[in-house]
Amino acid sequence: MDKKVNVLSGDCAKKLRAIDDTMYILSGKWKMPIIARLCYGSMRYSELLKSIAGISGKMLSRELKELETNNLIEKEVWRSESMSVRYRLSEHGQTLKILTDSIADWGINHRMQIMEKW
Amino acid sequence: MDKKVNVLSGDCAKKLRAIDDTMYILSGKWKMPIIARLCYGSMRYSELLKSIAGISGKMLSRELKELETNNLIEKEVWRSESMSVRYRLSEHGQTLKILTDSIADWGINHRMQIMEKW
DNA sequence: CTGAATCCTGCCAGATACTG
DNA sequence: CAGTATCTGGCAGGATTCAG
Repeated sequence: MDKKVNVLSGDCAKKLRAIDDTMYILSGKWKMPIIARLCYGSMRYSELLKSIAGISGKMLSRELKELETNNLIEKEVWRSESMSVRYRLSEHGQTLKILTDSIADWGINHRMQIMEKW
Repeated sequence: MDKKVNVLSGDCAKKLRAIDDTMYILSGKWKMPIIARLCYGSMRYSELLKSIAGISGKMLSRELKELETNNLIEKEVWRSESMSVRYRLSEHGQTLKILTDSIADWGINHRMQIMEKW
């Protein structure tokens, strides 16, 4: 009667899909570094460019655009004599703070584990 | 006296580094899908291969090797008439369960947010 | 300053064949 | 079954230039 339970059925499949969803949104080399910084407040394009070591202008604008498309960040344009654009987490994007905290916590814990070995 | 506080100094830098650490370990297209499955128990190479849509044998073994190098998973080899290898989360790798839960939760929540728009 | 467009390159990863 | 080796095309992403 009871068919052997597949370890990957039921709730599990839902979780796997959810993880795929998240990773799809956050995939790419620079999404997390960008988001992590915006967790602390809005930043200008040039500030992000300076802050994120190694990123190119092309990649920064590409990734920002994707994040904006997914409603995770918002941009605000100021036109004075020289243009200024600020990026910030959207209301929905604020939910990423919890996630980045989890990720950061794991990183800190992992680093401690590594240290103990030496 | 009080220098203007840089939004990206202090604890913040620590968090940014921690996120970089985590993402470095978990970077790559297939790390999370693999880990997510191993959260539910050990699996054979061929089971993972079937379970993860789109992954090639080369990538699977490569990513498994990296995860093993980072002490997140362990492999167990059985030699009967035909070889069998099972992969499981290591003790330290178990800490990834919490992280994957956070990631899955965010994915579920995000999907709901998207739905509401329509 | 904030990008978009173009060109160019390395390496990522798929396909295939082979091994223990 | 559980991988490795080799070969190859495509594309991610860097550098540079142009535009608003």
